Amino acid sequence: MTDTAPRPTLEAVAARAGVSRATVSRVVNGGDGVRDILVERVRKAVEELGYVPNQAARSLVTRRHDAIAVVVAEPETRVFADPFFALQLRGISKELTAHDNQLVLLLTEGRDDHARVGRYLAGGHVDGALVFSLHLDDPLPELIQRAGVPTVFGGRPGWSGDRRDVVYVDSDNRGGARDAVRHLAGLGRTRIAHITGALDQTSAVDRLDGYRDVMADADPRLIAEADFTPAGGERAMRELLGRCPDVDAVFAANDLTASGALRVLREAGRRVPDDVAVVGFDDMLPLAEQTDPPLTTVRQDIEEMGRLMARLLLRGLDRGTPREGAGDTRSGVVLPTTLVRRASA
Amino acid sequence: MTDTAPRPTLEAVAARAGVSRATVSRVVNGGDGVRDILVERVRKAVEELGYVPNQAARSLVTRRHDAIAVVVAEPETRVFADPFFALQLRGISKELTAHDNQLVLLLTEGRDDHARVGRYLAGGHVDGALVFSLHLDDPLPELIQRAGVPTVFGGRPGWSGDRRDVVYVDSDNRGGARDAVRHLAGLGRTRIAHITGALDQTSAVDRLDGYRDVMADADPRLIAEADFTPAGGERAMRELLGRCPDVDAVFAANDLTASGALRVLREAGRRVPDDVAVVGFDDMLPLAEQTDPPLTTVRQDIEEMGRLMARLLLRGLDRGTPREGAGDTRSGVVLPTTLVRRASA
DNA sequence: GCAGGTGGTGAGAGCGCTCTCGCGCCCGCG
DNA sequence: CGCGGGCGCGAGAGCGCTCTCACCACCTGC
Repeated sequence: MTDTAPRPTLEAVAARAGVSRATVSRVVNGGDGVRDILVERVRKAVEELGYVPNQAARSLVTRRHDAIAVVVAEPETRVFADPFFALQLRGISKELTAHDNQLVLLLTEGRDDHARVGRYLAGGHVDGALVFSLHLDDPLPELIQRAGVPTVFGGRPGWSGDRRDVVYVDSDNRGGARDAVRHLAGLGRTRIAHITGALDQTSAVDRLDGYRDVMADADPRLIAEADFTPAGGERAMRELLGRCPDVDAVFAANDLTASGALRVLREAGRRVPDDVAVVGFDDMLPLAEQTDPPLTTVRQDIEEMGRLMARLLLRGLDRGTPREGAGDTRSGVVLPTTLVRRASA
Repeated sequence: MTDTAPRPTLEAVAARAGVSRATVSRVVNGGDGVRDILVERVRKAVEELGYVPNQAARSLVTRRHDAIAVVVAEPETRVFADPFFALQLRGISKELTAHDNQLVLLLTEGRDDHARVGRYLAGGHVDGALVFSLHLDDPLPELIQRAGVPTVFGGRPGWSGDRRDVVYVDSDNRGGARDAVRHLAGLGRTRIAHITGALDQTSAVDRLDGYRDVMADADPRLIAEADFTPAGGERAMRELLGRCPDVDAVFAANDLTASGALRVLREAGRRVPDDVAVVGFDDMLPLAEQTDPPLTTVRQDIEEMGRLMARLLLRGLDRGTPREGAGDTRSGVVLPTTLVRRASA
């Protein structure tokens, strides 16, 4: 672990190029209004000295940081057990990188961390925040909103209904759910059950709503509540089999849940899809491809969600490519989903 | 997206508390050498004004940033397809948070990004870096080392043999592999095969070495090369069955590979574990629990690896709890693994 | 009772950058 | 040939903080 050598300053570059600090600064920041001869000379000096601007000094005066916080509130390990989070992060990273912004990651667990995150964001260390608010009762979004930091949410926050200034990006959970259920209906299934996700999350609520859109007059006993986990899926599937032995299809709120349901179905001697067809949600790989049978599911473009979140935020900050998809700063952007047919339905 | 209000400065707090800037600064940074009466007065003023120090201004003079870069070089999506990365990140995040450091995430893909990362690190925006170098020929580690930023590597870098100043944290891949193979041997298996990982990664090489430690005089045809993917596992397993039909056990380089192997074995009508016992590596959940049969595998404490990396780096920077596990700044730290017995072996 | 600490405080000089301003130069026009 | 107006550049004032240093009590010891 070596110490970093003393880095050359603007002053040094200026001296070497035989110009003033101001001119070097202009060149470094685009070089408008400087004669080509000088631009060239300064560039050369920068090169030779290996000059890199001191971001701290720059931020001090510009009050920008070219840094965005990504806040992932996840008391449970769920987010970590699937690639969802990582993919979104990657989309975000790509977009931020393309616009020369840094990504400051804040992972929170438990209430204690909320204050810390609030303080950090209020502290003006970053220009904006991307926040994943997964739970309806999560105080974090409110807290962040209050910190006065420009924010884009990943997933519809629970309270967005009453606030038109909330910007978020979400998948079309409801539409995707409708597609899944319609697909099952199209297969001739009539006793289509739904295993819900954790209903304190908007995604679970929206998927349930989608199910209801299609199955308006369905037997309410065909709905079993679970929590997005395989174990929850198993439990719910057992319930379902006990309650409605004639069930011939299941739409599970996500692939993990579906995998649990599949296992119970197999144990119960029900053939999939012959006896019971199963559809999941997420298209979580490799899981969805490797269940037995491979899972028909609803795919969402997670990486694109991340990218879009970043783009929206940057645009709100007057960064990013101007007018690209002009005026698209609607408060909520919903990305389409697609049904991926495999063997389970 | 509201604009942030003008924040109070040290000066403002000083005025309100009736002291000098210097005194406020002292209080904000611990309050040593200031009378309790004044400390109290300053604290009150800070509270009332909602003062938060301007990190940019502070960094400008202290030359510290209390920020650590986490560099994840991953051209392939592999890292994103499993929770490995996320868990490690979480461990890192916990440790950094505990010491009030920020986590700047740099994801790279492809050669172009290397220069960008190098520039960023050399730019002195962060105090140190945690780098995941997964490939033997990755130029990134060298590049980073040259940038003169204190660095801890995740996973043994390929070239660490010749450089004693390289600090890294790794799992005991070799020892874990030995345990796995010994376990299979203990089951009375004699034709134990190994499906390797991508051999341009040290973890794959080390696991292969562990296999060889136990199976010194094994039939070389029992070794099939794969790449950590399920598809690779399938391919290798087919090869193996063709080459050595009498194979009675398989140690796969990771769980993904093992899952592919399991599928091929099932198709081939071999019962697991009766005909062929299978052991994986990683204990990747939920996959490992949900294969058919559930996978016996080698677990590594991934979160702890992350935490340890952060701790080592912070300690190297003279931060972190002093003397905690004194003098433990060895160049390489290897974490133990444990065999998790499930049904497949 | 005075030299020599000692512990608490404030004044002030930067850290490296941006940005406003004004000055000089050269152009075009009258 | 003189004068107004750009345009290109440099001087200098900060941004908000830390940290050294000098200063001013007050306290100890001879």
